[in-house]
Amino acid sequence: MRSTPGRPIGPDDSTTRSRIRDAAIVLFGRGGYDATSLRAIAQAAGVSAGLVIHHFGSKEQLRSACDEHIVEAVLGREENLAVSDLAATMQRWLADVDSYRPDLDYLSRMITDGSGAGDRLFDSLLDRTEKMLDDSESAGIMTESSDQRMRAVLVAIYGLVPLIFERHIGRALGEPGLSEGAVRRMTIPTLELYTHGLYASDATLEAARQALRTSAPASTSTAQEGDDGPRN
Amino acid sequence: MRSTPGRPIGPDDSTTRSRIRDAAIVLFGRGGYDATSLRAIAQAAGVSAGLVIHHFGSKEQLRSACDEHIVEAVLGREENLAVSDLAATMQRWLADVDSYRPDLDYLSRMITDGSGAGDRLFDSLLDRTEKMLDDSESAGIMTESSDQRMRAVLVAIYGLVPLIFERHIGRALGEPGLSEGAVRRMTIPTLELYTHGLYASDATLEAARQALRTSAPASTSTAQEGDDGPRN
DNA sequence: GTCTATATAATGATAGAC
DNA sequence: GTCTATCATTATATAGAC
Repeated sequence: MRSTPGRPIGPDDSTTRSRIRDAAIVLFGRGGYDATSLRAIAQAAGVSAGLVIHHFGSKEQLRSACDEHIVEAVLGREENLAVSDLAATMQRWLADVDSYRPDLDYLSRMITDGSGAGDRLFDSLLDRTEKMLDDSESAGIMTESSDQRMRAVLVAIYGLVPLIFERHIGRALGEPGLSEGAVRRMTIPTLELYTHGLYASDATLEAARQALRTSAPASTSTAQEGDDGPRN
Repeated sequence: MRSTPGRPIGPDDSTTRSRIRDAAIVLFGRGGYDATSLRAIAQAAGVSAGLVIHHFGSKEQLRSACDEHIVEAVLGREENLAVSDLAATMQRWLADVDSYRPDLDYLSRMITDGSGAGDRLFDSLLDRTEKMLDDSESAGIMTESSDQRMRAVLVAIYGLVPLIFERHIGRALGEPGLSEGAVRRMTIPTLELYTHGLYASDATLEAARQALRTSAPASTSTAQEGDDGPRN
């Protein structure tokens, strides 16, 4: 399956170029960008270091190609935007951690790493989360929040927790990394929290509301006395 | 304030050694371990590159010293273990993001970066979270969960969210990084979620329970059909 | 397209003067 | 304790043969 000259290399893979890129995704995902050398990538792809540069121009451009490829895999291409479902893709990946490990690892790094590609991805996730919450509220499935935007941010992030904290979740459950069983085991406790919360009464919430009202009377931006959040 | 020879260098700082270590914490926190050179650290500390090695032996040992120092700052030393409060420390740091930025950045990387020090820290946080939840349940302040361990894992992680997702939270609120105001703004929505949850009824939770019961009848570890978690 | 050989720069670490 | 000078290694990237 050779690529025709002039025709842009598409998602029909198994070209040498895509083999290099896939090897890079594996190694970048495992060790991070800085800790991974071009030579290691070349070796993993079964080619010379020079060829990597020949195909991508530089290590940084290779990274961009990896970013793009992963973003495309998660968000889908522009054409099928309506069909694609970010959250569904991530659930599918998490449901089969073993086969998608390279993508999950790379994705995890992309989100935490401060790159533009990670930002785009998070913004897209947040956008969809916000819409989903709006719809659910309109339909009466979910309650309203005093700060819908902030709630959307929290829910979007909580959805990323299995991805970002894979290591610690697995460790806490006595497994290496995150297994399918561990992902499943998260379902009920997460839904319990989303359904009944944690607190038996409104006391804590009301106390916090009171504290914030008195410490920051009018303005919403500035503040001084900090008694934040629930004690974990 | 010179250090007496033979006496181990304690928390009484401003020695050259501690100046180097603090510079390393700033730079490692900003750019990560791999992307930060010994020379850059030396320059930031106002010393030569050779002196850094003279004091710490190697870059990796310098990192260990930074890890230890941060762990001590967050957990406290062994002696005052009873007094220290991890969560309280983090709240204090987050309440004054600007002055604690280096520590917060370093801490954030430590948690996500798979190091042993990060593991120790997370385990300690999880341990305290679990105890706190137990106490709260006993006192009737919090409800019980069907999986107390998993719930502790979730609550511990959710408490780390402001730290790890600082960048995205700030961006979502239209600020660069995380401001004091943003941290405060998270309080009420978080408590709302912890008090009333998200869902207006038990329908979603019950449906998930049903689905899990039928797909994995007896065993709790193995499973095949994956319909995980709430759609985000 | 793919390789080998090489240029060039930067890194972590050492040696020894002061 | 602190510096300068230097080594050995590795990195990315280039050049040119096939």
